Amino acid sequence: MRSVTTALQVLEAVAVNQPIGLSALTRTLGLPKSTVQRSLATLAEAGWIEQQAGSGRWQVGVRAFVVGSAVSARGGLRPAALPTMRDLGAEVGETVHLMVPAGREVVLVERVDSPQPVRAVAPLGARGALHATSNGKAVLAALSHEEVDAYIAGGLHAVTPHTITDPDRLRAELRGISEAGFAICREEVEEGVVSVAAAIRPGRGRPIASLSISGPKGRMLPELLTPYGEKVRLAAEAVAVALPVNADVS
Amino acid sequence: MRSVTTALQVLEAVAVNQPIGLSALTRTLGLPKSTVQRSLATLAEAGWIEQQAGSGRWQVGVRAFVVGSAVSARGGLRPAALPTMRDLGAEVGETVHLMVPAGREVVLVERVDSPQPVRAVAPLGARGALHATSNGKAVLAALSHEEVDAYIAGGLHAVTPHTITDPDRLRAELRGISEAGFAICREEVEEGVVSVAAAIRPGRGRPIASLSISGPKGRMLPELLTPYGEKVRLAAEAVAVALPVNADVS
DNA sequence: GTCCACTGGTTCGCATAGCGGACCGAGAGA
DNA sequence: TCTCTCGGTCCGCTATGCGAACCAGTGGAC
Repeated sequence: MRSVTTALQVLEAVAVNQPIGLSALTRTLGLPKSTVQRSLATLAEAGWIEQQAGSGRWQVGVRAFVVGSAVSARGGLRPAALPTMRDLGAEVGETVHLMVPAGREVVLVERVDSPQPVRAVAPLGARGALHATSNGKAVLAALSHEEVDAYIAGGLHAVTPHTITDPDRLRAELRGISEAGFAICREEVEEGVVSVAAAIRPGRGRPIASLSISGPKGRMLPELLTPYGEKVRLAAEAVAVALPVNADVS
Repeated sequence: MRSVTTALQVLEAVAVNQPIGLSALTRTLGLPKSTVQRSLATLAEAGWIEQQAGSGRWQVGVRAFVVGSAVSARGGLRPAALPTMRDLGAEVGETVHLMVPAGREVVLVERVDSPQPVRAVAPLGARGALHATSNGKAVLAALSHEEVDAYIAGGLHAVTPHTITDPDRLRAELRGISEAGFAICREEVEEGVVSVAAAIRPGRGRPIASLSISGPKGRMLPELLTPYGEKVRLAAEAVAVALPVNADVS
């Protein structure tokens, strides 16, 4: 259905460029003005986007948020994970993230904040490459060799100078993660941020999500990473068993 | 654009009924099977929904989450609000909610959890009627009389036995809220939960969002509500001035 | 084993939905 | 005043997507 595809493209373009006008949209999408205009009208009528009062520019509507937030409830993931996340967060005093794999990325769907004044701030919906985040690596390590190869074939771009970009080094790292049961990320996503993560694998099968503890380098000391890793691993397993039986997401 | 409208309906129906099959969808929507099937295929191709591996049932995809989460960033609302929310949460030790008005409801878009073991749990994306939540009442009190009349004309259904359903009582309550600068909700949403809220009004104009403190009745004691109300009011004002200039949402 | 009531998925001719180039009025600079 | 761009609209042609009918697989009930 062509019109649906274009409308979804328009919706996404609006979401990315937040308050944006008709002409700018047509330029970024390379579509005829009237097509975009029609899509906008339809999306607006359905409540997915809204027009700012004064400027006439478009932004995503609240309906999109409501529908999107259904993702984190999917398969009973959030209710199963939140209590564990809170316990974990309270225990270690750092921020706990719940991320879900999506294609070549992981997406942050739930968060329990550290009570500490300094913390790594990542908004819900934030994304990261599979090879460049602790959550991503934890997920990647739980996939088959073929899938890992396919991922690597897609290219390993560097996010920070610490990001792993060498295929062999990544494969070695993934082997280590499989053995240990958790992944460590030292400033590979963001300078000064260290995190440990473990995949959530119902029935030891495909990873449907992952849990991580992240905090500033100054508090995430090297000698703490292994005990923290053990803790996330156990937490991720606890979530996996707490999941409803038919929770085979994806 | 008919096909787009139906596709969006399908998307929404999938989101609401989470893992749902084709036939069930056609029944809930009252649309021909092939139409729904085509919509599903298109939505899936665009990554907005996914099919569970075994059951063949559909659920919303991560892309929907990513696009939807753009709402809370809109107009710089979340970045402006989060620090204040954290300070407020740390100060009073209760859960702080940021909600955005949408039609006849308010929608929860951001949350800072109470560190206490007992807390009111509301998932992001949760909604509440304008007359039956503290956030909703705070927003309602900042609207014009005409808008309030229009809202009341739409009906005031009871959520709990404590919900205000009498138009005159609601109007009186709204006057009180306007004077005090904050709204109180005593178990009108949920039994045992008390909350205080204040609207976020850039330039003292239309409310674009609202902030609330909520907790169990046992901790939200009557003598605390006024000081807490003062605190949310100040916090909401702080957010309003922290907002970027052109943040006229909606 | 044999139904039957389900499921998800596909086909195809017809009408209509929607594509998109051209056009319009309104502001905003120059 | 002229001009550039803005958001928005028109309208004829045609591709698009509608939907009744049709498959094929599945799992109880008897």
